[in-house]
Amino acid sequence: MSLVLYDTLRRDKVPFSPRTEGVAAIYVCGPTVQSEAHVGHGRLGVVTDLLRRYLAYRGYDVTFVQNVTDIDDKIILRARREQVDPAEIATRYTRAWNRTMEALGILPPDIQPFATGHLLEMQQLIQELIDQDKAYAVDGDVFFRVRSFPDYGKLSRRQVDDMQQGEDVVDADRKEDPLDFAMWKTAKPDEPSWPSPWGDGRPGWHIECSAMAAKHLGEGFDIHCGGLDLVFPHHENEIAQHEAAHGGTFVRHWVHNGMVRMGDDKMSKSIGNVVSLEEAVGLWGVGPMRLWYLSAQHRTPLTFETERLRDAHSVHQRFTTFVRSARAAAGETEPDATVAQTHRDAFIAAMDDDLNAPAAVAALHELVSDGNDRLGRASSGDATAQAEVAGLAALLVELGDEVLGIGLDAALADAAALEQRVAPVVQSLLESRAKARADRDFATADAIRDQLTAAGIVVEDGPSGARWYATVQAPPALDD
RNA sequence: GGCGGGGUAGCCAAGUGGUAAGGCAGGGGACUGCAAAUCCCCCAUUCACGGGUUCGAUUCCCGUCCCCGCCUCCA
Repeated sequence: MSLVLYDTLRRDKVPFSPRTEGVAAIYVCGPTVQSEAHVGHGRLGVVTDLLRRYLAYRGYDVTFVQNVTDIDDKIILRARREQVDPAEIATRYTRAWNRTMEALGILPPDIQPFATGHLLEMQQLIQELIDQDKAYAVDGDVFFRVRSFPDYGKLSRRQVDDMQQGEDVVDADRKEDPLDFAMWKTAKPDEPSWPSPWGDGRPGWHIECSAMAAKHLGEGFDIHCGGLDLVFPHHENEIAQHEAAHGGTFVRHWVHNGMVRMGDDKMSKSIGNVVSLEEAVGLWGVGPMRLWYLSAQHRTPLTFETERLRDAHSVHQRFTTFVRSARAAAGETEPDATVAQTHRDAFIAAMDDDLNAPAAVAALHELVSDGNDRLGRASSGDATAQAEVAGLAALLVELGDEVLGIGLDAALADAAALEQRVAPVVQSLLESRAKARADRDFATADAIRDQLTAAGIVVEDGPSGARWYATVQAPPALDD
């Protein structure tokens, strides 16, 4: 059994076959740092993080590169509006991006290259294309000659001849062909620019990824990720630039994530229906947010709505509740992984199939059901059940945290810290409550319990007295 | 118009040529003083619609309808 990935270029699931056995080199198209990340960006983050974590879990030596586009029209525009330097905008939102991704539990890239740090590499690539007559300079602009690259359109399955739009072609007067796209743009007044053989200017968008990916990962690296909306023209152009210049294969596998929707529309800055990712994570918590992202296969659309986040919150609650109960019931018993093995197999089978996260989460649900079933016996001291329950809980945390990144252990640790702080108060309240219950004064007992519940403390009465704990996530805001 | 993805129970969502995972919500029961947590049971004879291939299709093919994405910046 091994990993199969859907490859956009081949339009099919194909076995993951890295350039070098056991090594995975991944490049992800990162943000244009012009504003804060929204929930749609988070999906890219979680999907690529999942891919990366899973490959690492399966023993691959992973190198993960995600670029930052720090020079672009929109950055310049924003800078102008705020009357600051474009670099300041770029720095501000790069920091914001990194902070938000960290909050979402996304592992930082091994390398985070910046476009403005790779001007030479880009210019070199452009020059090679000019030398090969596959690009041409006009008044300080340099365009890629699309019809010089016979494979153009292979990623997005477009026929060059079907593509003439005619209408809103930028720089139509200077292009040989409306399809040609800019790799270098001549400097305009009051815009950042860099010297080049074709005059001062700045790079086009597509060239940076071709140049930076090849620089940091080399020829024919393993996986290139990005949003489905980048397939054309961005990724198509990346391929054209690289392969026209060097021949060979730019990338072995193309993995694209589907869009996040708000109602029936794509969540997008240009539509203006974006939800701040940082706020969403703050409101729902990492675990529930990620479980929501993982509730649909990564290529299908996913709708952002309260109901779905609430579902994810319930799932997270169920997982942490099981781990807590299992640990309490098992005590120091050595875990037995035998029972857990079948669930691990199911999880891996699901993930091996193009990262089928919904099926993988389903496997964890079955693990939890299996564990809950043994909880009673474990609590009564059945050593076999205790060992099995401990094994199941350990596996749940291993897969949930290491691979899915849903922060089970961290959530429990947060709760434990809170519990420690409030323990004296809670204990004394529970003693009063126990007295009240002994006197069958249930009104008082229930009032105390309600008070604790309101404070986020769950009280559960059992045969051996009351057990209590802090809820692991802030309760989600209910807007109904 | 071109290219691509999709239409599965109240909702979300897997999946397979042989008669539908999982979750959420809901109903019933056990446990509880009542709860909570947990357990047991129930909850799509049916997979947009119409044809076709097949012993048999939700799964393959053709057509129709609807939704979404890309074709301009976009994760």
